[in-house]
Amino acid sequence: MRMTNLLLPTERQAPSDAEALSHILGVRAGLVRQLGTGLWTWLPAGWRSHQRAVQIVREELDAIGGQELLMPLIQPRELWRKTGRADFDEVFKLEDRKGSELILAMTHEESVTFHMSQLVRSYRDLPKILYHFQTKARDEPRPRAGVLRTREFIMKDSYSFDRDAAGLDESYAKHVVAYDRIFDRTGLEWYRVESDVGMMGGSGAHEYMAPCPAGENDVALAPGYAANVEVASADPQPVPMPAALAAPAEVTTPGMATIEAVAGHLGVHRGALLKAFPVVSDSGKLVLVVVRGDHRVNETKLRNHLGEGFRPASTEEIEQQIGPPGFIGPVGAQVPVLLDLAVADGASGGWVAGANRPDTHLQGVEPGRDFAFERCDVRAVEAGDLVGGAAIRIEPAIEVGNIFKLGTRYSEPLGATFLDESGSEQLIVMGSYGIGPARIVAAAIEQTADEHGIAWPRALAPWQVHLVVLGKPDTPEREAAEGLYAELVEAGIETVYDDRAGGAGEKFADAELLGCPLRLTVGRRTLEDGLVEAQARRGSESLAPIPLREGAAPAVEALLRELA
RNA sequence: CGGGGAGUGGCGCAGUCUGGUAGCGCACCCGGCUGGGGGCCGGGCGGUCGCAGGUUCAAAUCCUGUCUCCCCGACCA
Repeated sequence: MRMTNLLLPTERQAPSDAEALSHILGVRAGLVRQLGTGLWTWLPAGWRSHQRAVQIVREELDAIGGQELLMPLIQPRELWRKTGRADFDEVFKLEDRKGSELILAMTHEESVTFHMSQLVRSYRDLPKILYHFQTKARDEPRPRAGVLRTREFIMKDSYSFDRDAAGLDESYAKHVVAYDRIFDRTGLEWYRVESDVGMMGGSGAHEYMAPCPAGENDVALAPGYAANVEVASADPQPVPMPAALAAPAEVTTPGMATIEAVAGHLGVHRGALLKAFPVVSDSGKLVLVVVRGDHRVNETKLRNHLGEGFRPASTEEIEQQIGPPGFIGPVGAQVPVLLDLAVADGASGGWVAGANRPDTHLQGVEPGRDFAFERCDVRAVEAGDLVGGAAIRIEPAIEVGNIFKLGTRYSEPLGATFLDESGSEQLIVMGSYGIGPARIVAAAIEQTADEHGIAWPRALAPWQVHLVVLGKPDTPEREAAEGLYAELVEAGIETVYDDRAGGAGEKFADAELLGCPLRLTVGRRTLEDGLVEAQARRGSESLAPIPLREGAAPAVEALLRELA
């Protein structure tokens, strides 16, 4: 591709409102442009990278027997009523000229299940894996960070259809294989992490996470362990228990309504206290959640344990049903107590907890002896907690893919059934599996960029070679560059050719901003010796120059292989 | 939805407080020089100052309303 023909609007300055690196560089390198909040156009260079991600995904899904199809973006709203998702805030609703109610699909479980409910009759029709690349429309509450979270984006979603849970396990395992290969091939740093199955009842889920600063999720990582912090579990760091406060007694703590104040007053570690967090579940039950004073409640884990949503109790509810806010605790509380796993029984020294009376705490508190409780893991893990003896670290990451065992969540309301060998009707067991190519591209930018710009992994680069010519028209440099460009194109090497009239600095800066793996420079300096300079985008050392005389394409191909 | 910020040529910004002919850098166009890291000289094009209404002799500037965009949080199959 000649740059004189290419729409590649590079910018020296970052857009003033951009924050995330992928946003800044995506715009500066001329990959994407914004049309509105969460609405982005992919310009030619960016679209090439996007398509490269798409093609990798396609090849690996085909390899596990997936079949590509295409379902509509616009769908009848009635279909979504059957699954209870028609009224979701995220769903764009619209009407046609006749007033028929339609929606823009935010995903395609409904439509694919609808079809399969008609097309699958027998166990002989199963299993199947279907997938497509299609625009998803979501009325996001807050789009952000360029193409990272948008209101309209292309997603690869695949769906598996099996006769039973064992079949689903197999389809799921196939997707694990395909996804692992996909993300290996992209060249990203990635982790497959355990993830929340949510309230929709799924029996298993993983997310594929690409660590980078702009990530919206946090992952807990340790050797051999990776989990979304929403579900991560780890052994807590030990806390020094105050032996001096082992004897049960009341302590006066006037006005000390915070963990910090009480711990400071008593001269103990915050972790020696019990933090009481009263919540009211959606069904109206008041529960006192108790974690170590230096720990925080993990809302996802708590919600999953409760089996329903919840909200923090109001001040009134706390005062009326437990005690004065700031001084509440499990001892003597007239509500169920949910005690976090990290609070060990009979810890030497005993715990400090609110006494449910003003300006008063209790020391020497021992779970079981002093209060009844239900034990569960509800705390948020923290960096330094141990998994298998190793300390975890917590990193922000982009979710680039997920895999989810749906079960019969959709086949049941949509009546997707089949007849088994005995002629009895069974529900199809489903899985759903997503990948966001745009996020793969954004993650690659985030993970590889340096102070000069993007440094694509080869698999995602819009072009493999960035050919720069230095020299005015009608010079030997131009002539040599034209010849080389023609040869590279002929050899099938994807090349962007900077044939513009600009100066060297400008061209080199743009090449580094765009980030193609290999830069070739035709200039007077080496052309006199019949050579073309080669420079890898990553690393600063110049590569051996390439002789032009005998044809350069094989040498360029060899260089590219080395860069891989 | 709550909090904060911003809308002035393609991009980045000044001007707004204190009303008086809309500016700067980059980019772009023309001519020339230069020709290996965003170079130099000269000459140009380009803006209903987000939109609507109001105040005023006069509004980018003051008032009211409204739209859009960004950031943080809530939210995120």
